[in-house]
Amino acid sequence: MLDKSFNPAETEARLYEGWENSGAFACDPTSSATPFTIMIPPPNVTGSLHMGHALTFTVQDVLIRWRRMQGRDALWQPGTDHAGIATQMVVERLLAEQGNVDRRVMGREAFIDRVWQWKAESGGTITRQLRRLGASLDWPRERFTMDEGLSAAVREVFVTLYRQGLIYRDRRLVNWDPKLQTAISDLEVENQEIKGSLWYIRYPIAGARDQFITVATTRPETMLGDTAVAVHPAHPTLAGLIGKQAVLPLVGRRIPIVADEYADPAKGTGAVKITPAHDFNDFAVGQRHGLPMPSVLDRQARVTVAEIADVLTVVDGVADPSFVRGLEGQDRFAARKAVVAELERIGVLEKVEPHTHQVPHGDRGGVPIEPLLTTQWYCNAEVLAKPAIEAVETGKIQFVPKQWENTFFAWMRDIQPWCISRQLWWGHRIPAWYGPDGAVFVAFTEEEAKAEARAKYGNDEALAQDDDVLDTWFSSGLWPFSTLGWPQKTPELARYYPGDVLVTGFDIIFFWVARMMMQGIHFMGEVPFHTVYIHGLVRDERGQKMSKSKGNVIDPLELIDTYGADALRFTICALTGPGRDVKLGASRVESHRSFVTKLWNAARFCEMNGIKPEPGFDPASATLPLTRWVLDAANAAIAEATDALERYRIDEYAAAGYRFTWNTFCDWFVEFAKPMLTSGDAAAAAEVRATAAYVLGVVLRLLHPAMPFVTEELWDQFGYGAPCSLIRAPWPVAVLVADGAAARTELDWVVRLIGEVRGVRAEMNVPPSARAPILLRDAAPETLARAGRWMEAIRRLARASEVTALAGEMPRGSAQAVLDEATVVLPLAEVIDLGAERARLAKELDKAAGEARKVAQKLGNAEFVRRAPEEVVEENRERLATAEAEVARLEAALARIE
RNA sequence: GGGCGCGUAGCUCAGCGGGAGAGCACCUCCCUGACACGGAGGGGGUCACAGGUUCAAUCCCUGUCGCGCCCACCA
Repeated sequence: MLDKSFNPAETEARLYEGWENSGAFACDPTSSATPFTIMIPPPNVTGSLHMGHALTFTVQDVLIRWRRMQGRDALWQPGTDHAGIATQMVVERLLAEQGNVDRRVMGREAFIDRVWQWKAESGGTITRQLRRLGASLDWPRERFTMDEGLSAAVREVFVTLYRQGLIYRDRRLVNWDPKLQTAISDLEVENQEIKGSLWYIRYPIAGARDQFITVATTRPETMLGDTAVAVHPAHPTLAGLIGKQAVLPLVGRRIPIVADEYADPAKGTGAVKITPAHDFNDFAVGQRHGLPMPSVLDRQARVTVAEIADVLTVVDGVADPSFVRGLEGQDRFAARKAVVAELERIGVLEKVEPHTHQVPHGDRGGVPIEPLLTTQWYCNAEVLAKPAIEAVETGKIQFVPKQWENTFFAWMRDIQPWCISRQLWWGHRIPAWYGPDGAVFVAFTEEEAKAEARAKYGNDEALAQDDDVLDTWFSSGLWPFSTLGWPQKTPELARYYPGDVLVTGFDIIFFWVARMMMQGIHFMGEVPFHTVYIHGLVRDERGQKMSKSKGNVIDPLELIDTYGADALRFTICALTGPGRDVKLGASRVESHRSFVTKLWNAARFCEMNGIKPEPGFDPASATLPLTRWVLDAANAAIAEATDALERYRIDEYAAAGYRFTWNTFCDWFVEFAKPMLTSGDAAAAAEVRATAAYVLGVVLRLLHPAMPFVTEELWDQFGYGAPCSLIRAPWPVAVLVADGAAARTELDWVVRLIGEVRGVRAEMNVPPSARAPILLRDAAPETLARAGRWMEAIRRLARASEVTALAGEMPRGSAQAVLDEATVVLPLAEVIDLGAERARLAKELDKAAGEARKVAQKLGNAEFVRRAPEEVVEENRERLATAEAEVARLEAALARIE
């Protein structure tokens, strides 16, 4: 016996365990079935399930469950990402809270041990939570990006790319995060709009009393490192100064005024100060003009004067070395204040203007980035990007929705060298060793590096391994093949690479998707997946981005606790439109829980009426219009749902399942079935029961990918299969239905008749308790026959006492409605208000006449008839005929009143 | 500055060349033998605005306005 209501909390845990323990999630490398592979975007080990996860993993689980039911050998590869910076920050914060010493005091090895320890204790949170969602991941295959095997893949890739010249060291400006004290890649920089100031500073011209050139800057503190002023060669007033020298205030250095087209005459003052070591553009100018590039900020963005110490000069009223030396060790923002005050004091500050501009910030540390001149490891992304671009151009990889291809192309075609080294401890340590003379030995192991060094030096020299680790995305880019055992040639690698579809949000197209494509193609010779499905972001109900500071974060686990995982999943499915964000709140989940309940209650109805699966039942043997009709409608729903899933329209899939279950199966089929189940016709009742059981089975299978728990529970309790077998039950396919069209016509008529009668009664305020006969005027014999066949159902659903042909004149005080060739007459003399009935009919007539007029006008247009396709013209002729007939019958009905 | 997306019923959205749709909310009626997390009925929209293409435009094109996002050299 089914419980009165569905209990998600109890059911979900039990069923999930049942699936997992029975190996229902496992792929089978020995199977002859076609594989279907989805690689999970590995969540951070530090993570806990948030709404974005709920969205992406629900979509993936729907796809994987659907394909699994279709008989594909489904692999949904689980795992987590070591998430270098994020994890290191979490553990550092934890250590600080526990009163431990700083990691630098603790030492590298001890710190890394602590991170591993932390991972062992807390790293399983996200995978436990994924189980709550119902995600059918192949857990025994779970991988971690710092596993031995995946680390071997990282070394293999690094060494190979190095030997191919695609990884190299370079000294240039990088985005430096002064808070985390590491280099970061361009992608980890986020611009934020900052309300700052623009300071105009006069740089005196050397040897020319009272002459100066004014530069404008948002960062006065970096002027300590200025080594030139640039002016556009064609600048109308300033070009004459080119070739002269300016005296750098405060420092006293003589710096050249150079001609460079980078200086835009329209911006600032037209003259721009050049600080090569602290600005990307200035660096380029510096290179073009062979300028010195002194760094005046250190790795914590504090002033350091070491590199300008020897140029500090006293210039009366303009430069004072002791002031500059006094800045040593000051934070850049404190130094800014001090510099501005000093400039003002010595009288070279021309003016200050408020200035709003975009300032790059580190996405993790949250502080402004400092361009810093350092040596880092780079990957030549340009070379790797070419085949990836080509793969998308030729359609080997397709983005869904397609518009994301533009975004992808725009970035890939202008890709910059990828800085892959990070000054962190948690991550894959770079497999490079340095000899005493600074020579680099890149090798798979230290032993190999030593061997190379021995060959070079002729004796054993002490080697020091590079201190840096690799960008986390370097290893996650290998995910589609490293998780399958590469660089070993495993059967899994041969079978499950390339994957089928990658599901993710647009925010990591560059970070991850593009890198997987580049590295996958380079090392596997084949694209890592054929489809990239990009979904939106989860926002709150009002469309606001969820954030802790706004306090509008919704916890998916709380929603699961309150409404059940199925309700949450179905809500997500229903709301996931292509290229659209998902606006989600508790009320939406609550309203979708009703659907779970509805399904449960429909099943209870079946159970109470002795409906249970009949394995021998052949749908093609159905003889009744009702059973044929519902089987035919199920066919259509299966086709719709399957087609929607093939197009990645999860919302349309959900809607198709919802409509069929609620509006067809519950609203009409069950209602029509009720009288038949208790009528004397045992054969008919048996056929209805068998069909109902069959269709309920279709519904459960159709909805299973979206609502795995409630469907599995019903499947099991009804005995459609062994416990926990729905997950691998075959996806429904259309069955042969004899004369489906005839059944459709018949049921369609009954539904419309009931609808007309209900509508008239409601509008006329006929009390539901009042039962009146339904009289059919001018009805064709076939119509009357139908009415007879469906008498019981019509009586129940339209609250009628009987349905018969109208013999003779219409009873006085009847309400009327037009249905095809017939007029439906409802004799309700006692309750009806004739004035109201007249008004109601007049309104109906107005509508029909309006329609007729509109279509007639269209058909009256000779151009339309001549140029529109024949079938469109024909369709309109039919519409006109129907509308005119309805007008005639409504006019007649109106005339009969009194 | 460049690019992308979106403006359709009170809300969230679907439809994207030939009859304006769904869910929720709202109003009325109903505890009818699965379900009040239910049933029945109903109101509600110059499909942002202005031009253009077409026999026909919510749908295609151009422009305007509004909202959101991404990218870009911090003068």
